[in-house]
Amino acid sequence: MGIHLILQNITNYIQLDKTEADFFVSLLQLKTLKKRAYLLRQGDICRTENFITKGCLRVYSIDENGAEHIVMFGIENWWISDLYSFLTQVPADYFIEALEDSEILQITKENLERLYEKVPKFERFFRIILQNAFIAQQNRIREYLSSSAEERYLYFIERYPQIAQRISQKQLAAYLGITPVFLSMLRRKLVKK
Amino acid sequence: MGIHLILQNITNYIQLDKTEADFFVSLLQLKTLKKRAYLLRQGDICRTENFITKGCLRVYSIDENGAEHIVMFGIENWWISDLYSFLTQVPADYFIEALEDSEILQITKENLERLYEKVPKFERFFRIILQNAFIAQQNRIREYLSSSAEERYLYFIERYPQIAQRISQKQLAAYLGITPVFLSMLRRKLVKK
DNA sequence: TAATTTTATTAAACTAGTTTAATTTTTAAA
DNA sequence: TTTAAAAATTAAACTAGTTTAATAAAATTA
Repeated sequence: MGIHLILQNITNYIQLDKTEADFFVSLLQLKTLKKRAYLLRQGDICRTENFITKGCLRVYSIDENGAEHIVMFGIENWWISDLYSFLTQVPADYFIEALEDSEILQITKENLERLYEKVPKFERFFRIILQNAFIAQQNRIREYLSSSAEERYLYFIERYPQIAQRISQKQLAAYLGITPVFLSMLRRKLVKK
Repeated sequence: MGIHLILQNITNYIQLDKTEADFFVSLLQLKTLKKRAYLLRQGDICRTENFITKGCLRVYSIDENGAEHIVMFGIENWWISDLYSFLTQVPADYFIEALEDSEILQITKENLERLYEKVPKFERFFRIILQNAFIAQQNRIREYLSSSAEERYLYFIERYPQIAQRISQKQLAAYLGITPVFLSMLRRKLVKK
């Protein structure tokens, strides 16, 4: 099930023959996470790149005042990690926590290097993953510079309806950069219209 | 002068022998820009990666209301481009404009591919450039989620004093995501203290 | 050097978003 | 199945940041 999903995800970008696909699959490890379990903690080194086959997770940091700020959510068919920590093997800035019981397929940095050597076109695949992460961030910065909280909320539920339905308003507020109280007010105002 | 600067920038990350350095330099083109000239416009395809040897530039977009939002500044010794447009050769989302008379060294996408073939370690160098751009963006998102305009202003002038001195307050406000009026008020308040 | 345009300052009225606190609803645990 | 804990709602007082407009200062251009 999960294997099928990850292969389909990859073949959106690169073509694999049976041998290549089998070799790739042999490098993967399945991990299950209970709700509230951590895949990564701030200060740990992010040793794997992770593909979600089931569940929902969040990537967040905690600031000096103890407030949580969510930089991304991930659901089925998404890749999730602290990309910078993974690429450079420095301690992570972020926590990654399961918001539901989840299942992920993991590939370690070492196995990824072996994969690049044997099947170089995977370099292309992971470069595309990095580029997509980059552009998603760039769009988010632009959104912050140009949109109100209401506009950002409406954009999020339009763009990611399947995530919006699964997460609590508290989590969504921490993603949007507003208080849960204000999000509740926004929603009431929008419903009234 | 400029050649020396770019080689020094690169050898911070990878070692080059004379032949490799010479080949790299042979692929570069010098471009001079008068103040207010554009290196790139929204909708153009970003065909070069650009290293600044003199001057100061800004990368910005214009939203539906006509407001300008600056995503980065660049000065001597920095690389500047619309990285996503360059990598994928799709139309750019951003304008890149000289804020002072400037000089840049350019390498086209085609020449970069030739360089990767002849001197593969440059792949490493440009991957690091992409990673650094990625983390800078990530930090900026976190800053937005967790800091007030005053904190962001103080952080900017501490982190980039050499840029803060060269740009107008109007430009800095468009970077911080506040109005020039409010930036002026902040500064007065801070001076009084 | 004067004239024009752009940038910065100040003030006052306004709006978006926060804080605190009390109450209700939902979820999780025993 | 009840109890406890966490999340969501509401209201009121507050604060950070915007808007508009007038004036001053600085930078460009003729």
